[in-house]
Amino acid sequence: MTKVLSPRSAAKRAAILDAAQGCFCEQGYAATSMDMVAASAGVSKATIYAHFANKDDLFGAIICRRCDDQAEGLGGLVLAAKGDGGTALTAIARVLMDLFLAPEVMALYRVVVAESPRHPDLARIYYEQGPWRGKQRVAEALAALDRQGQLVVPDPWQATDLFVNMLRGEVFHRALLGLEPAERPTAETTIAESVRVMLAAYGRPG
Amino acid sequence: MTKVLSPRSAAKRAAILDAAQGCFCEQGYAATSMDMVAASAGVSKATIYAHFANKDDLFGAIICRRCDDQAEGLGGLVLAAKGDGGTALTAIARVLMDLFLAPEVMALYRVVVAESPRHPDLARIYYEQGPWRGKQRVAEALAALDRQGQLVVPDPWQATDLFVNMLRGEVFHRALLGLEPAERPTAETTIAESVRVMLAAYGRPG
DNA sequence: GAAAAACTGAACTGGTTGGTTTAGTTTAGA
DNA sequence: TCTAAACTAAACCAACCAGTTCAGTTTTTC
Repeated sequence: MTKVLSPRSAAKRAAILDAAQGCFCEQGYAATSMDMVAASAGVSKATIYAHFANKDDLFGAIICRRCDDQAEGLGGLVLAAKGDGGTALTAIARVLMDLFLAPEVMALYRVVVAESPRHPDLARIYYEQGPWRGKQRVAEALAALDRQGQLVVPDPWQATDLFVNMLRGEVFHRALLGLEPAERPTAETTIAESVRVMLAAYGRPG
Repeated sequence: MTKVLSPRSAAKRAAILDAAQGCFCEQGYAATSMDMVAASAGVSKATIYAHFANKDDLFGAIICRRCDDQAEGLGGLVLAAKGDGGTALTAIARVLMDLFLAPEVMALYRVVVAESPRHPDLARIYYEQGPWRGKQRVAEALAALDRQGQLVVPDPWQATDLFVNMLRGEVFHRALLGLEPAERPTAETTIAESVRVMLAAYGRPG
């Protein structure tokens, strides 16, 4: 699949991707010029066009790379799901919350959302390889907790949807829009109350 | 406050705002040119600059207008909160879900999210006058249901945060990225399960 | 150490950008 | 009907855009 590149070529390519991701996230897709990317990467513009067909292609490469990275980091989710229901849910919630609030993840998310009308194929790849895959891991964890008798989750996919999005509340939303965090709720209170609600709805009766 | 405008002037101004909102939502902020807005509004470019100082100012005016509109439409929220807990929550959920999935609301949301790093003041206005005010209405409704003994909600603000965001799950997310809706969950199953979870966590004991 | 591949910097297209200005036309209000 | 405000179309500006080309340099590979 992946073409074999000479060391120099690979390094340049990575530098271009890093620089482009930074520019796109800071300035937005349309407002980023290829000259800016070239300058930021310390590379000539001709080199960029030797590696990528055009601006769109470069954008796509950034998203694909991010998805590959993310796939690895998500392994911790299933591992976190140990112990009784409350302990497991809290551990999962912490991993997810850290992911959601990571500045680089959020910055790329902003760009993908913004460009999704013009780049529907990239939006699809991003969603399927990123959020959707992450949610599947969570659903697997909930299903496992159900099998272990820690929780009662007849529809893990639906429960996952609610759980994950409870965590993307006020705290996430303010960060997404760049507002300073509110006093309440905090990430911690959101995690605690989300877990409490989940236990009330999906906990073992009694 | 609002300057008195001659009929023609007011009509032109509205046409410009309509056209600009359409262009910004379709093309994105940076990719929209003032010439496009002028052509789309059927107005000369000079007229745009007679009404708005520059592109940023025009963007700000669009957001302010949207916030004013939204403030009225949100009145239905408190009205919906009647009957027993489940009935009231379901009614609120439906109003919110319709709002979240409205294409024009989502399109503007995409642009505001995308531009928030470059327009932090507009992002703040949008959030405070839009989502935040909406959530306050929901919180008032939950507090009222608590007072009526229909629910037990010691912290209505926190409960609102979870409830509102449970509704912005898979269905909302896919629509935001322009993907076709999944078979499951649907808007209806999301509403039903969100209400069920809310009742489990905040319902009257017994 | 020579051939091949990768990179550079700069110039160059053809087009667009936000914003201004001009000279002339349409409309509103008294 | 007459004046003042609002509008138009078009030209204009300096800057910037994606993408290409090219002669010359550096690095890799065998």
